[in-house]
Amino acid sequence: MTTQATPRERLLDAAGELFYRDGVNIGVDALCKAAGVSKKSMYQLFRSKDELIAESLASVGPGYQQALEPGIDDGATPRERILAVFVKQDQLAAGGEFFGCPFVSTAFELKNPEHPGSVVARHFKQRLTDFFLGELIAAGVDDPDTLAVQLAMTFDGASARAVVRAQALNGVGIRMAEALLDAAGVRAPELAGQARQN
Amino acid sequence: MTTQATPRERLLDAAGELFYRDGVNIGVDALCKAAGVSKKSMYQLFRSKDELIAESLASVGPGYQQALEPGIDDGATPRERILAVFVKQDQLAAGGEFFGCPFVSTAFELKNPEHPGSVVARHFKQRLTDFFLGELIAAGVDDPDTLAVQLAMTFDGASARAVVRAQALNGVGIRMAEALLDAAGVRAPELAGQARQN
DNA sequence: GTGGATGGAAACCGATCTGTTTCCACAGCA
DNA sequence: TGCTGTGGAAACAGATCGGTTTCCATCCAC
Repeated sequence: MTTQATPRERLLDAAGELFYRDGVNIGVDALCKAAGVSKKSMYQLFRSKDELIAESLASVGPGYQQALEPGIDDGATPRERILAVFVKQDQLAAGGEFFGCPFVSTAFELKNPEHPGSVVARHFKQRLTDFFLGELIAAGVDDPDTLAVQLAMTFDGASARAVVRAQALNGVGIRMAEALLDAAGVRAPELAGQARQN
Repeated sequence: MTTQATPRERLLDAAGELFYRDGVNIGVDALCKAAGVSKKSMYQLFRSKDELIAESLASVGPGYQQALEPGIDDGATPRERILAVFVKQDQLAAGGEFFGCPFVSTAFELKNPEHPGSVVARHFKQRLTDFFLGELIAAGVDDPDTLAVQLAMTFDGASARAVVRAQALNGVGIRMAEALLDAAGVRAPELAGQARQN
C-alpha cells in the first residue's frame, strides 16, 4: 500500500526522489501525482514549492549521510572511515540513476544561494566536511582543516566527474582521497611509524 | 548598437550568458528578447531549444578555455601553467555572477547524458583534462593520466564548493592543486633535483 | 524601381507552470 | 444520527512553456 505513510511523508519521499532524478523544475502536478497526494493537501502542508524543495532536501539529508558515513565507532581507523565514504560514493556512482551529490546538484540548479534549498545544501555539505575533520583530528594530522576541505572537494569533484562523463568512477575518487591521506601521513596504525620516518 | 552582430551571434551570446546565469530552463521568449531576435528567426537558425543549448555551450567553450589556460608557449614551467588555471578559477569565483563551471552546471541541470548539451560538456571537460595531461607529460611525472584526472576533479570540486557555499575560494583550489603536484614531485625546474632525492 | 530574401513583432497553438478553489467521500466522535 | 476534520479529484486562474505562423518593414541585387 502506498497509503501507509502520511501525506506529508509521501510528499517528502516523492519530492526527494523526483527533484533529484528530474531536477527541481519538475512540476507540482507530477510530484503530487507520484506521491498520491492532492495539490490542495500539498499546499496546506507546505507554503510553496520552494519550501517543499528545501524540506525534502533536509529530509533526505540524514539518510544520505548515513549511507555515506560509517557508524560512530566501528573500530576502524580514521583513514578507513574516511575512505569508506569514497568507497560508498564509488558504489553509488556505479549503479544507475546517479545524478551526483543531491546537495551539489540542487545548489547548481537553484542558482540563487539564498533559496531555502541552497541553505540546506550548504548545511549538509558542511556536515560532511565536519565528519572528515573529526576523523583527521583523531588521526592527529598537522592541518586537519585544510585536508578536510580538500577531501570534501575531492568528493564533489568525483561526483561531478561521474555526472559529466555519465560513467562509473572506477575508484578515481577513492585513489585521490588515498593520495591526499598518504601525503598527509594518515596511514593505517601498523604503518604509522614507518610512514613518519619517511 | 546591439544589432552589429548577426542574429545567430546575438543568440549564441545571449544563450551562453542566460543559460549559465539562469539555468537551461529559462524560456525561449526571454532568450530571444535578450538577444533582440524574433522566435521565428531563432527557430530557423536552430532546430530546437535543445540544439541552441548545445551550440551555445559549444560556442562559449573556446573562450572559456582561453580564459583559463595560459597561451601555448609562455615560457612558464608546466607546474606554473597548471596552477595558472586554478588561479584563474579562483579569480572567476571571487567575482560576482559565478555559477560554477558552465559545463558541469549544464550537465547537472540536463540530467540526460545523451542530451546534445551534455555531449558538448563532456567534450570540453575532457579538453581541460588533456591540457593538464600535456603539461604533466612535459614535466615527466610518473603517472600523468591519473594526476591529470585528479587535477580536473580538483577543478570541479573547487567549482562546486564555490557554488554551494556561495563564497570565494580563497585559494583552496590552488593549494590543493599544489599539494597534488608536490606529492607527484612536480616542482619548478631549479627545485626538481632536490625534489627527486626526497 | 522591383523582386526576393532577411528578419522582427506579435498572434496563435496546446501543453504545462504555480497556486487556489470547490466539491465530495469518508473517517472518528458525540 | 449528525458534526467536524482530513484529504483526494478536479476545475479553475493567469502566466509561461516550446514551437508555428502570419504579417510587414527593410534591404540588396537587378
